[in-house]
Amino acid sequence: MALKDAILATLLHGEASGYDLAKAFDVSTANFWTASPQQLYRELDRLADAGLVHARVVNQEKRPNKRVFSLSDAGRAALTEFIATDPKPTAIRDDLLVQVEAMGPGDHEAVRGHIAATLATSADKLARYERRRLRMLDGRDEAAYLAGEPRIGPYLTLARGIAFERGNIAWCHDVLAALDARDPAVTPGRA
Amino acid sequence: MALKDAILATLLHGEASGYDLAKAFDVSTANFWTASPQQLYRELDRLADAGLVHARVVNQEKRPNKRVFSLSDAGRAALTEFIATDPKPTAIRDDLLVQVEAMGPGDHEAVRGHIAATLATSADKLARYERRRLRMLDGRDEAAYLAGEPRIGPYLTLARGIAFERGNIAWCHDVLAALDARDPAVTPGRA
DNA sequence: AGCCGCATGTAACTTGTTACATGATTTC
DNA sequence: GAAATCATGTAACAAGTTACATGCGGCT
Repeated sequence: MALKDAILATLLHGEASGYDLAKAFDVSTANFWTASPQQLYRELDRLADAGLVHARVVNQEKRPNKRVFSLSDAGRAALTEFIATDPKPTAIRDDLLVQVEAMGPGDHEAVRGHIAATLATSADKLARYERRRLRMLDGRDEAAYLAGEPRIGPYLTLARGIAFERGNIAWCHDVLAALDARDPAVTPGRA
Repeated sequence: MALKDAILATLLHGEASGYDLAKAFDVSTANFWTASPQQLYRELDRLADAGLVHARVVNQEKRPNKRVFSLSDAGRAALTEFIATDPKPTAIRDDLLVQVEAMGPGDHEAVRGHIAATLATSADKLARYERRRLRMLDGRDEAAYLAGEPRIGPYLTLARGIAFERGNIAWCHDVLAALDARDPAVTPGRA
């Protein structure tokens, strides 16, 4: 039910097309809410029907036309209402952790590969998040930012994403170390 | 699709009823995979049909009869196959973060309450996880444990859960501090 | 010539959630 | 005497995934 609210929250940054939202969900909202483009298109239709967002068509010449959505007053009210309700506990679904949980000695090599790949994408994400944080701070220190900005939510959720990715990276290193201690130097290339 | 594998992984600890699994998912598997009892019952039927688990009925006198499930060889093989596939990226859905993202000054009090409640349950979880960790280590240090145990997965996923909850708690404190800096001492009871 | 980005959508299917129903036993 | 625990299940609905389809413009 809260996909609705995640979309409304993302629209607080300003009007956006379904395509724009899909990108936003991919790079930033994904920290705390995952959704595919198809979900967004479907949900946007519903939100427009329910009057929680305004939809307006923008005709473009060199690009396909697009529908641009923005928050309505009713949408803002729905968000406020949602914020007042008790949040459901965090739901996580993580293939990699299932794989680690279940692995036996024979699976170590496969898992090592998955961990290495995850490490790389986490490091990427972290770098992007940190760049975004610096852009937000814009020279101020954190205290000044938090005191001065009208909306501090985006900074706080970003901080959580940064901590999460750091934790992820540290954990990946730990797992690799544990596997190395178990099966020393199985991979070629080291003397 | 990996609910299947999360169940199979959980059954590596030994045979269990649907009810047992629901509890296990609630207290430990929930770190990396969330599932309701109803999902488990449905999926267990499918797994039994597909031959990935054995089901056997245990008649009890003072309690309702139960169906107890255990991994079959086919189930073990399915897990190995799953471990060899590329994991999908972590999916998170977190109401509280959506609320923080979207909050305006008027919502600060409500969010403060949600954060305080989350802080309490996270602290509880963390305490349970740390107790479980000590029970696993059973006096050994981590290096000895990782070198000696046949299956190190459960320890590693638990370590991730511990780090995650610690991160959560730290973040909750940060958010409370940010809110306090904004709206100092709104709540009564302090001089 | 072929791929990537923009931009949306339909349809079929699989998962996940919620509400309800049952009923004995043990604990407060 | 009420509530929690044990133990399962049905059914209806909501949400999420996957595959497919379209078509132009810009880049290499």
